[in-house]
Amino acid sequence: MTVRTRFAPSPTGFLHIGGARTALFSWAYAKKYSGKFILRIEDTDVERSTPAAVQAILDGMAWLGLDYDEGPFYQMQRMETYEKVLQTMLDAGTAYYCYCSKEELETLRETQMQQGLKPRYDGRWRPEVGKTLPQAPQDIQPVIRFKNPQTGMVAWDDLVKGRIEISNEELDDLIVARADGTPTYNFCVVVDDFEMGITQVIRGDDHVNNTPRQINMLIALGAKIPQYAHLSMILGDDGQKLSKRHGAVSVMQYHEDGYLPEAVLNYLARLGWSHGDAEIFNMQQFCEWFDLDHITPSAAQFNTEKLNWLNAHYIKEINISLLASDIRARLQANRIEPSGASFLNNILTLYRERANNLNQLAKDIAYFYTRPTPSAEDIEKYITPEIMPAMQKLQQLLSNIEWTAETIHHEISAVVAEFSLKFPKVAMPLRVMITGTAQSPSIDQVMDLLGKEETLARIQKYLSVCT
RNA sequence: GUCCCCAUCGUCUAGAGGCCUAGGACACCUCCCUUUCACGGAGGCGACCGGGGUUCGAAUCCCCGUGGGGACGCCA
Repeated sequence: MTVRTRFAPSPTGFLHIGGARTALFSWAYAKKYSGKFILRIEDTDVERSTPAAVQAILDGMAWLGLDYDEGPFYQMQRMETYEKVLQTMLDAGTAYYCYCSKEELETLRETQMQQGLKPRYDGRWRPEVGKTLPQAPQDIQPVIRFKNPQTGMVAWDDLVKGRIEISNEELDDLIVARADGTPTYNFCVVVDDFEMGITQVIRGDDHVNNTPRQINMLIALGAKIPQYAHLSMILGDDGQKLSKRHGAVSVMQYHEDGYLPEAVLNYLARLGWSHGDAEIFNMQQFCEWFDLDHITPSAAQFNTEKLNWLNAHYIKEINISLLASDIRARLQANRIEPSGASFLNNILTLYRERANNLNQLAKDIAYFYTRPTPSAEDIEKYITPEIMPAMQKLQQLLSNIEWTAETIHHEISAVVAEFSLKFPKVAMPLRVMITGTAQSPSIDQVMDLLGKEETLARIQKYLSVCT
């Protein structure tokens, strides 16, 4: 049987890191077994679902490169199917109308909670042989409830958590259709997973409690039960649960924050899953290695430091022209127009070794395109009056050479020797004058790249001021 | 409250009874490299939640605690 997995987000917000990992694992599982990965948008909550959120999810998946074989299917466009199944269940007696009002249910819940009981529907409208149902009130639009078995046990072998058994006594008759006739989540999931032939349901473990209900409905429909794999949640950097007001950010935020999708993907893959000691691997390797046996059942805390490390790795590894086009966009966002493709490539070749963030990288190389303003502290610390004679001499020597990193280095060394200085004594002021900061790659290489004219002009600026 | 899940270095994890005086990675510390900052290289610090069993032998299996999390919607 071919593997069919799905990712089924509800479009009530952006694609966050937890959802992205769920999607990644489902995607990888399908890829590993040459199966199909299906995208299904669960938009039955009309109140909270928005087209913008749908787009955000699509964008997030596209950025990560998580492509789907079928879909996106929208549940709101499948109403006819749900209604048909609902009618079948009503006819078969596995579902029934319930005329309880919301208020009635609310008081029921409250009393049960007060008595220390698990709040659940008491089955007052549940038809039973030999039981007389109350008179249906005229003013209430009924909901439809699923007639859950009252005895026995539901069990499944969770691919992540192992065997889970839940007594049917813990379950109640859940609402499958609202008073307005629209079907609810648990019901739609069941119908869709069944009809779409999903073989492995890989989802967040906040759904383990829904699983027994869904299995019971699947049984009632005579469907084959898929395998379930419940992924534990991802906690924030501080160990706290991710929520809208705390830490939960869109995966696209990582793009904005200067991360490569390769890094995010590799990081996410390694969060809750492992392959021995493997830390760095691409998606092709991941798909080959991926399995459900090596997923940790416990929650994982997000660690930005490690993401940064992976980001640094991929900034070094990625194809230079891909890197250049990304950095070009970031420079332009800062109103810097990078001239000359090969110039940018050369700069990046020099700088990518030391970067772990694309925004920082773009910022660090900005001085190649626009003259920098060093901080007052750096000027005071490095561009001292005592060093000026040496700088004067260097400027003079540099203006007469053929411009290469080697020749530049040679002249700096000459000045260092002539004035009996240490190399950094000359290199540091140069660095500040040229790059605007006290940190950069080898200054001779920087000068070489910047070009003779511009370099000499930047040095001259300080010589003029001080003389 | 009831039910369910989880528990190895600060963090992500390896570990499916002996290979474990518990391995790797991030972070941290030291040293090396060095033209500053990084990168890189070499070391170091650092964990099996507690208590009972089972067993010749337990991080691994069982039970009980404890701690954390989740679910109990006409949300998904």
